[in-house]
Amino acid sequence: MNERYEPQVIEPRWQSRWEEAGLFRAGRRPGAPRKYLLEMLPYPSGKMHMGHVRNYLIGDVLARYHWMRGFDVLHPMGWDAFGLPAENAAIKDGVHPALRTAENIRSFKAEIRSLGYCYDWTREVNTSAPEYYRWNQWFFIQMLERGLVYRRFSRVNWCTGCLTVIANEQVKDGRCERCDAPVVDKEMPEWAFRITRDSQALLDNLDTLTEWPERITKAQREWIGRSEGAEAEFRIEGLSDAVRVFTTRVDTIFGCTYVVLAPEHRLVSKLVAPERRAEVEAFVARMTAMGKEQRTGPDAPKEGVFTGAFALNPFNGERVPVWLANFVVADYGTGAVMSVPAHDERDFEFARKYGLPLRPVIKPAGGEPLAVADAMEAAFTEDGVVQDSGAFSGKPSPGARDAMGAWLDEKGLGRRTITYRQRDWGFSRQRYWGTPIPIVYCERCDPERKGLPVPLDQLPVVLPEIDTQAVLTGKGEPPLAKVAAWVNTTCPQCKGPARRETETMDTFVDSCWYYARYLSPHFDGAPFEAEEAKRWLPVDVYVGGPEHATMHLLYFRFWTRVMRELGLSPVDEPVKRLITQGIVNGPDGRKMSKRWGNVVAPASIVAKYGADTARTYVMFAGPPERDFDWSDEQVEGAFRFLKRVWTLAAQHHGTCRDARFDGAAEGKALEIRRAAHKCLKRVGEAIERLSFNTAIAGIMECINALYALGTPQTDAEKAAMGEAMRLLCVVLAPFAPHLADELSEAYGATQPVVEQGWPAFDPALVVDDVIPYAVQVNGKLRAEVRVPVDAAEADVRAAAEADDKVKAALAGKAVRKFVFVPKRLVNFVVG
RNA sequence: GGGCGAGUGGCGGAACUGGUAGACGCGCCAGACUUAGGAUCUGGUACCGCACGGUGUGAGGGUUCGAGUCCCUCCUCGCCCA
Repeated sequence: MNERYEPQVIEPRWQSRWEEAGLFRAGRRPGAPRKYLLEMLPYPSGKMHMGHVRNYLIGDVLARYHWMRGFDVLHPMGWDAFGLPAENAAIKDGVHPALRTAENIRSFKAEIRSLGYCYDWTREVNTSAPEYYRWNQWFFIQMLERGLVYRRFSRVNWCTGCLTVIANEQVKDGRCERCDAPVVDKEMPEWAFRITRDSQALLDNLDTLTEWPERITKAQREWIGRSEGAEAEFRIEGLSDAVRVFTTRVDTIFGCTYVVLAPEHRLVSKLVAPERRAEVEAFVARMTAMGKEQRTGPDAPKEGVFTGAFALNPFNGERVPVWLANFVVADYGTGAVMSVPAHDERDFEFARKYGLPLRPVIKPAGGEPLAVADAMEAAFTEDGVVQDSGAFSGKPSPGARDAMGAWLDEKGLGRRTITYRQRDWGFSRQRYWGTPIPIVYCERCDPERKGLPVPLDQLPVVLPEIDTQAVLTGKGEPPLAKVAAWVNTTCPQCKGPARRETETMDTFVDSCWYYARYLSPHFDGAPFEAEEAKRWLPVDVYVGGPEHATMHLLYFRFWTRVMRELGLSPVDEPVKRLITQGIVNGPDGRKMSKRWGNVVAPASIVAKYGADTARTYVMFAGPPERDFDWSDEQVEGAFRFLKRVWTLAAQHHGTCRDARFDGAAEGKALEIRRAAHKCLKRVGEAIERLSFNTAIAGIMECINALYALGTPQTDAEKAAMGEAMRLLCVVLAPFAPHLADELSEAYGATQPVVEQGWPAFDPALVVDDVIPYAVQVNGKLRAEVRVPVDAAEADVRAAAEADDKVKAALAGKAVRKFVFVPKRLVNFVVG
């Protein structure tokens, strides 16, 4: 055996050997229990960063471990290949996104390989391939037929310079990031998924996701934002129309002193008083010109304007003024609110600013009555007892809400409602590098421009070849609109001339169901085969960043429900257990970024120390969900550890490789066996708990113990050492798989470690026969006594009392109580 | 502003259901082997103290024979949402 540890030599060799043997191909153990381990698929940027390394490592360690445990494991990888970065790069330098993406995938994949991940590459998926995105189109049409896709008008950020829609994050202070022209709100038609149909189900099902981090389920709960409230009709004085307001606090309605509408509310132009019209129109124009971030953001001052109109409170007929304000938005609730400044902070602020009156109608339960309106310094927003509210006075808030809601129902002036903060998912994008939406517009068959679905047998609608520089300019209409030969098509109904939809789908569509495509990546009869879904779903463990808490992970859950409705999948939740990994920061504690010059490239670590060191360090650095700062010294430490393993194996190779001994181990041989079996137990348990850092610590302890035990002399010692080395290969395999296989082979294995299985530890070897007991007097540590494992309480007590220090501490005092914790400690309580 | 998470040696972190706080690693100190080492091995390393001993898990209080762990009040930092 080579004296030196040379990862650069052994790693590539094992990578090809694993691949040639097809060791990690899912489905090759048909009768075995299955495990589906998945990591969020990456956008293939050119180079991997440490976040990727860590993400995939968590899944990889689990995959290798489960292969060793005898499972049939599915551990796939693919590419979230559509999306903005490649298209933006193309706008800059004219390289076609498909070309750039293909290049990126090649180099990214090579890097993944060099880290020794055990993926089943026969199932690789690329979302930008027509064979994949045709199923996005297929789903779209299925969902269209079921009313889960629709077209709506919605406000978007419109750049007045580029004449195109831009994303929220491209808006900087109301201006376009790219051309610095002002960004305005614009009403545009867009396609949306009716995810809100399932808001309640998505909420209810969170209770079943017991193996998800609570912070994620909580974030989803808040994102869905269910609130129970009521709608009440305020008639407009002098008109036949009524404004419907939404409120969660109908119990405060007698305190309503004005009503506020969103500037876009449909009744605005109808109800505005002639003498106020000019001012109101100016206000509305100013609000619509502002981006929504800017208008409703946290720093936006409350602004409003009086319309000159009055509304009538349905409960008491009181006449209250109607205002418009920036903070009321048209697409939440009813786009109109009743204002109760005495009991709502925002209303309070607004009322003080514009000199509107306050009227307290809630008394703190059991507390002091509220100060008179003019003296209030802040709104009282909690529940209490309703007062000055006609027949409802004296009721506590919750009861009042029920009674008032019922009253509205009965009189036909409103109703109790449940609203959700969650909106439908607008998914059309004015982009080229995405899935074409399979719709055509025919003036003859579809005069209302609702859109006609492309027949299923004409799918996929493939992205056209383009002259990159002419089409991807970042300006003007959607890129696909510029490709006349593609846009102009024939109507599926009348065969006359028609035009294609030129928008493409949000890339979140791609990541909604890729996990199921891995089951049948080459199947062309459906997105995937139902039989395979029965075998493999749900995903057992899904690993990814917590930043996807509310978008991807909600869309993904919604889509899973739809797939079940379509009869494709048996599950209504995609993932049993979710792990959200922490961030790898730079050595300076700041986020790794070019700007700070603190980026550590995985490739450089692999080149210098090898993949096994990179893997061991990243897993040793801390628990998976926690952030950590990169440390070059700790990397050295991991490398030193692997070298120690190598050196130990090399030292004993000649003497212990073939040593066999049948008798019972004792003395040093027993110590060697104990160290190895304890390690085996500890590492297995730690991996099950996802405590990878302590698993590695356990292996380090074992190595230290074996060094300390010195050179084996007797046959028994040599045999024990040989066994220990073979067990070390087992526990090392998930973390440092190349090293593990190399050493395992050197110690006589004829097959790779994954095929050897994970042996059971010997229970007799993991318990010591003498145990140290801590001896406390009144809870303070006074001594430690060593007694046999099976010693009874009385024996331990006797041993403790025999200790000099304990004697001194007990001298002259009466023992009132004696606490005995088996195998741990005893405590004398003295008076 | 709201929500969530976290505060343990010089540093990263251990401590499973309340039971010897600081495993393991880094760094540092000392020694060994060496022409030499920033290689390797061995030992030490929470704090105060020569020692006996005492003090210690962000601060303060509580429950308990016993609290890093459970309860209450407060402080600081991080992330997410607004």
